[in-house]
Amino acid sequence: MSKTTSGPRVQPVRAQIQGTASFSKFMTVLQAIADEPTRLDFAKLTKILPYPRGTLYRIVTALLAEGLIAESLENGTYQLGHRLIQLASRSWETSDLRSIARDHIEALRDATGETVHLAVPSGNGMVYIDKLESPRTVRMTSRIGTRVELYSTSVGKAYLAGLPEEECRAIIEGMDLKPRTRNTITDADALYADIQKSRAQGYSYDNEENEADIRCFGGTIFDRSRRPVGAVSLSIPIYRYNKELAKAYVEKIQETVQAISDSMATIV
Amino acid sequence: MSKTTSGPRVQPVRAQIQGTASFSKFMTVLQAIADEPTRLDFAKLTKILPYPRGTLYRIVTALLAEGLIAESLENGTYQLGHRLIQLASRSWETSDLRSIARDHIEALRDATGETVHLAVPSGNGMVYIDKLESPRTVRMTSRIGTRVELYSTSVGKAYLAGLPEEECRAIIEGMDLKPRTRNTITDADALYADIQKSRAQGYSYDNEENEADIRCFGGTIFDRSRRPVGAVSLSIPIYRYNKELAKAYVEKIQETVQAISDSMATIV
DNA sequence: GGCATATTGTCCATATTATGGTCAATATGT
DNA sequence: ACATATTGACCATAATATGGACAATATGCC
Repeated sequence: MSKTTSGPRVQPVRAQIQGTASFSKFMTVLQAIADEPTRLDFAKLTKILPYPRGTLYRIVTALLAEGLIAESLENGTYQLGHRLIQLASRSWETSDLRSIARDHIEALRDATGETVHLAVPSGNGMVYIDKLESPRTVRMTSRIGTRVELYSTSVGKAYLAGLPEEECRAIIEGMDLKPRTRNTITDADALYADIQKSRAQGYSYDNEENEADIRCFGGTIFDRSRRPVGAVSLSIPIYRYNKELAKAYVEKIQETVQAISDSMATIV
Repeated sequence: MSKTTSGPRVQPVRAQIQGTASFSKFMTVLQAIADEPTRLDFAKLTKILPYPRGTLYRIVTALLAEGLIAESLENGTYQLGHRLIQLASRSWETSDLRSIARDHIEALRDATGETVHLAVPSGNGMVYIDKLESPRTVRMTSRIGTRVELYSTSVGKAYLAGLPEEECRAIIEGMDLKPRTRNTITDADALYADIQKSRAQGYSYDNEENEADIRCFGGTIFDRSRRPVGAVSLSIPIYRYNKELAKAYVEKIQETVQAISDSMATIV
């Protein structure tokens, strides 16, 4: 509701837990600065965020003081601060799932020679928390920390397929299915059918739905109680793709996610 | 004032800007979780933080909801969340200093064959924002995002040497000089003398003061107005160290930081 | 297994905090 | 140099966070 005039994608402030409304605002501002590819100055922030000047000014000042954002060299614009890098790098190193999965996805990369991603759900998307490049060094427009859509990626669809059916259905209903390529599934029913198929098959498939010229297979990682907690994907450039290879790769992914899920269950 | 009984190092909440007190508390809790090497459960958090249960519970719940922290596999304990990785991923690529410095420190690494760090001031220390390993793959206990002390590292001392004398002196007065190795300078006057020498020489030197068996040289990066904004260091294992080499390395560092400072001045 | 004790999660009146309109100072554009 | 836009500061008021108290649940002990 009530978006400002020219403002693009500003996520609505969610304030379920009472007593945290103010904090949500701070995070919304931080996220807005993180999301914007071009540097923002204060004027632009007032345009894309629904807060009055005084409020926003105070929030920005606090974020600066905490080191979460910093002033750029181009004066008057803001970028993320080093405090955030410090926190993120520690998060990266101490992540349970990532450390458990490391050996397994490395084996998968070595066995296939293709790029492997490890992703976890975050907000309304998936975030890559690890990536191993194909030794054949085909560039992909991903990096660790990238947030991708649930509906257009194999990791997203693998995660959805791992959820209880009603929960999955509910999430799909709430989605805004923006086409990312000409193959992106933009119809909710078609997507739901695709997820059902993924669940039945035991893997998900992205046929150039997120990025042109790249096909992916995905597998779901479950915790001990069979809640999906992440996903692994294998990305194959179409020119290297063929049916027999695909079949072998799918099996390897399934082994990989099974092994990761098992490790998680036994560790606790 | 009023710390809880057994609580160790909890940074005092600074609330200079009015209207941000609550946010400071949230950040203090997040930092406490980040700082503790062993996973914390709720009970331990109540012990090391000066907030009452209800308050802390609400803060932790909000941090969980925002994805800044997550529950570990060991039940009931918390770790940093993946949202942090997602937030920082863009900053990583857009950091001005890092992108400007990249080529220069790469050249330094290639010329010397030793490990190079790029650091910026953050809080009361320096944070590594880039690192290039020696091709000889000598392990070092550093990583990007690590925060190191001003007084025991070459990057820290290089930064201090770049500050105006009074400012430098004031910072040193406020320091708690904890020994990190047997060589760490723990006397404020001795440290000040060392910084003076560094300033005169045009480089800083860490003689196993931060880490045993590692010697470092550091150089200061200045912005256009000659404020120090960062530092570059070269780390040399003692068994590879010798006087002639050192002399050549120092010159190369000085060239490197000069080149980076020049680039920054021309770009803005 | 059952009682006692510790811990976790929830609620709500109150005190504290954030809010956002206003205004002065400064920067920007013409 | 003047007009206009933007920034930074203030403060009465409204909204929020606080933290004690209590219920529900888990844990330890005999």
